[in-house]
Amino acid sequence: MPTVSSEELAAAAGVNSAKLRKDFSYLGSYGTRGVGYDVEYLVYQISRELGLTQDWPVVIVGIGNLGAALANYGGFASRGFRVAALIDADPAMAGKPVAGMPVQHTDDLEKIISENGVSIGVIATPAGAAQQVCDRLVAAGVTSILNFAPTVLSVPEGVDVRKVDLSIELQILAFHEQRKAGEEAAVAEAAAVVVPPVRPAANGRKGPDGDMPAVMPA
Amino acid sequence: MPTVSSEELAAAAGVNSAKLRKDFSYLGSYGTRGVGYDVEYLVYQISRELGLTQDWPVVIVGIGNLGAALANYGGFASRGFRVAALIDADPAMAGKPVAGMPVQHTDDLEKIISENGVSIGVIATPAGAAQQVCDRLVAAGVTSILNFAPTVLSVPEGVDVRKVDLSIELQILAFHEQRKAGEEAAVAEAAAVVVPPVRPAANGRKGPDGDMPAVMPA
DNA sequence: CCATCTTTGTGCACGCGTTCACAAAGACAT
DNA sequence: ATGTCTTTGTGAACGCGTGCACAAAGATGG
Repeated sequence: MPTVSSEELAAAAGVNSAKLRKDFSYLGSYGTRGVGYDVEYLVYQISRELGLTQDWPVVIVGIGNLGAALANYGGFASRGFRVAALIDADPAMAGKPVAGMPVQHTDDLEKIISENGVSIGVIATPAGAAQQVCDRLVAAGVTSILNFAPTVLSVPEGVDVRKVDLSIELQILAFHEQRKAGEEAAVAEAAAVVVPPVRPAANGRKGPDGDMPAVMPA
Repeated sequence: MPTVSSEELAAAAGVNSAKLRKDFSYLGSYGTRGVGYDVEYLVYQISRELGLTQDWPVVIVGIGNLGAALANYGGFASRGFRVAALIDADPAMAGKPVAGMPVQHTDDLEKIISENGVSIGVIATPAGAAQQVCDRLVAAGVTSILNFAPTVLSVPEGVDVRKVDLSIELQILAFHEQRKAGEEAAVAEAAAVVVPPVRPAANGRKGPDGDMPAVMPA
């Protein structure tokens, strides 16, 4: 029986082995002392806990460049997601195949949702249409929404929304890029600009966005 | 002079006002007691600290659906980013306009980077090409990379990489979706499956991914 | 069957971020 | 000027996650 110890896994993942064991303990206790974890069973347990063993039908609304990119994205199928339908408001798009699947018109949104038992919707429309699409998805029974449109969606209680802002990641990179340049320049320029002293920075977070400010202007 | 108090901002952002003041204090101290913060100056200070006042030329490599979507994305310009060039390995793409800008061939990658002083690169290629593109970007002087390809890139010390996995957000939604369904079903099914008891969950994090496990299978 | 060795599961302590609470500071009215 | 009122800036306490360290558990060999 192939097994792994928490020590091996921790080393591979770059985390503390005690934390890893503690996390696993939340899933129940099924490691064997003196041996480790049964790999196959472990994978199954985690997969089940994460919902990877289920089939999640999703709809993608707004088949522009981004919507098409998402439809073609291979990573979904391997994680238990199935693109049930592609929906767009443009009548010219209707019937046109994208990622081997015909685009359907927004008029049929409610029907598509209910017939496929869809509970997760992806919004890749322009900002202006997002809230309206969101409202219709929710009304039709969708309870989780992944929003790529640059708008904050308002939804009723019980509906989860996650917003993906493609520029935020760039923002974070630029922030660090600036600091790289800043440290060299600070000496050379003899502090031409009044820069606040280096922050405490002795926080515990190890991630690359360790000390990004939490608030930024619109 | 238009001003805002930390209390107003905190309420609007949904955070604690003391934390907000403490964060601002790291940028230096420029609020006025009894009045609040000068809005215009505050915006400028934060913008400068985040690098929004600078112009960041970026290149996008891999002009498929996703690359095109990024090139057309409006949010970049308003955050100080300027798409300096679109690069693709397909000779058939060369010269073809995307987002009002001609696609250039990978052969000229190094020249484009150096001539435009690019320090941030976006990789939107298939997984197979990502590492190779990454190596060339780094060799040409890029020190920050935003990776949309489903691969872990290895880079030398001093280069920042951020990976965006479009399916991870879906994963998180599905995880919560499962728990929603689980809580109803748990009663009905009389615990047909051995499910661990509800976690402590009394952690400080308020975000929707409050208690996602940190480790997941490939 | 006992001794030893490995690895899990977890109580406990440490450290860091968050929040509270208040003194200091400035505005504004009298 | 002086007092009052508002809001900042920050020291101190709290709470939570993380990591240490070890007892318990099971495997393995003699």
